[in-house]
Amino acid sequence: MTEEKVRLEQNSEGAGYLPGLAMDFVIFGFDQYQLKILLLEYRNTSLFALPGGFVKENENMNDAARRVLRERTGLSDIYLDQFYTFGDLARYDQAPLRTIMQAKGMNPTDDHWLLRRFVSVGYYALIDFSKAAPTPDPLADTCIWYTLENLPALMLDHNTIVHKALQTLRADLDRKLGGYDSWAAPLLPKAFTMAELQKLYETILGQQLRRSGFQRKMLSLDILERLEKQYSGGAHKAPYLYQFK
Amino acid sequence: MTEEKVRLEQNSEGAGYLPGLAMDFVIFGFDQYQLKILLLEYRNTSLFALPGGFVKENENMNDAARRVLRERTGLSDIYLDQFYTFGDLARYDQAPLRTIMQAKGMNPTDDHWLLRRFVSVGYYALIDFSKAAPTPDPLADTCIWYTLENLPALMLDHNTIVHKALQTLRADLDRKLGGYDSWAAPLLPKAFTMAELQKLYETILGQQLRRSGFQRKMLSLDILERLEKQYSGGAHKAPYLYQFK
DNA sequence: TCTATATTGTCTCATTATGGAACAATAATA
DNA sequence: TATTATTGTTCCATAATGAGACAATATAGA
Repeated sequence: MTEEKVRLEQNSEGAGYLPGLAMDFVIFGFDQYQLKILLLEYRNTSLFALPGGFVKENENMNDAARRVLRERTGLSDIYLDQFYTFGDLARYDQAPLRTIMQAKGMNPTDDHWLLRRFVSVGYYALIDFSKAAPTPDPLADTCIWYTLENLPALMLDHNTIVHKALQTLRADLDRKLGGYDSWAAPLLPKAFTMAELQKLYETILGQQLRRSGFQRKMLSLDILERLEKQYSGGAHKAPYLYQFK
Repeated sequence: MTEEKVRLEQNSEGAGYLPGLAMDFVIFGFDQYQLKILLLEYRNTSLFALPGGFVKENENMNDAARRVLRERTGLSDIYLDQFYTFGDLARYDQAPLRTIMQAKGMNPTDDHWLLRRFVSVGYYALIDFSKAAPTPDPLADTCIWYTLENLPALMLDHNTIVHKALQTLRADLDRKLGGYDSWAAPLLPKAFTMAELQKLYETILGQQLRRSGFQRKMLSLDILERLEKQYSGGAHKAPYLYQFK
């Protein structure tokens, strides 16, 4: 048992954290033309969960979210959006977390703070798949990428949380087309082709887009800078590379 | 001091409620061609606040929201949307609530649960101005409508909450045009003219819309039913009345 | 009674956006 | 050197939108 785990078991009152309040993270990355998210896995339990965390007593909640995200991914300056807060009673199920803690050799009392009812604030993040260093938290064994279309059953209401995050991301995609420059930047290499950008949109939206229309719209938004150098590698005309302005 | 207030003072641990978690409500109504929201006023303190509430230990958070809304307005079956959760440390300011409690003749200890740090979940609601029966909570003296453009300074971060609620409502207006039938129903009389509907949109969006285009779009959405009878009262051609399908 | 007035419902036309396809250009491959 | 796949661009038909014109008409006032 690591020192951190000992600290967790002994800190049965959750001292230092706001009680009853958790955060859950849907951390999106883009790799091999697929959307992936980070999941925690608990060995010997066949349980999976979203990365999560708690808010310290002297900490802004949104700062706490950035802190936890840094702990799980090693990354700062991340696109992060708070999308919904989950407060159903059905969330209150001691069984899975008790299983996890027991698999770790811990033996929590019934009123251990981790086993109490939590309301959880959902955040979604867009991060650079290649730069992330996924790191499990003290209770988890691994923190690894899972393809979105192929998720395992998750603890509690975490599948619902993922669903709502994706819904929000899709809606934001439309609205942020106009305003934001570069929400997509962390999901793509620094220089990318129009086809790659289109594939990203198609993957997030879950539907095909028309090539000529996509190119026309993207160029008209005036958020892309066309680079001199060109990609090469395919048996066809070389596409331009772009980066966000 | 009412019985309820006594209960509040004695319940210095907030027994029965989830600790540290509050809800704040931006309750919109439409009257005299103006958007209005409900505010609580605390006599002898010149303090104003959004209606708020807490979640019971055995209650879904969204159910709690509907309960509180019913307590403040007398209404059920209300359009209600959870839009953001506010968790900054700057929210944690004992001064205003202490002032309020003292003005009520209460003398809370420093660690009274109402004086602790709260994270607050923001909801906005759209309700029928004419049917609402605004009712203050046990600590407030009045609960009354204020025109949105003319709000007083509010407690803590409540002005920010109002701002964000309006932002969300405006964004939802566009997206829900397509999907929803009748989010606007509670803000209008059962039968209304196209001009009234347009004025509602203009008031929420804070900008003028073109008359012919508005009519064209609304009719094309196929959400309105044109009634036989016509409005009369103005020195001009009588407009049709509509209701939501 | 008759005219003036304000507002309505609809139509028109120019402009802009979108869907869907065609076309020449071209880097690697065979 | 010809082939192939994919690119950047153009084209045109269709749809959506902006801005205004116009007749219709319920009341007010002459």
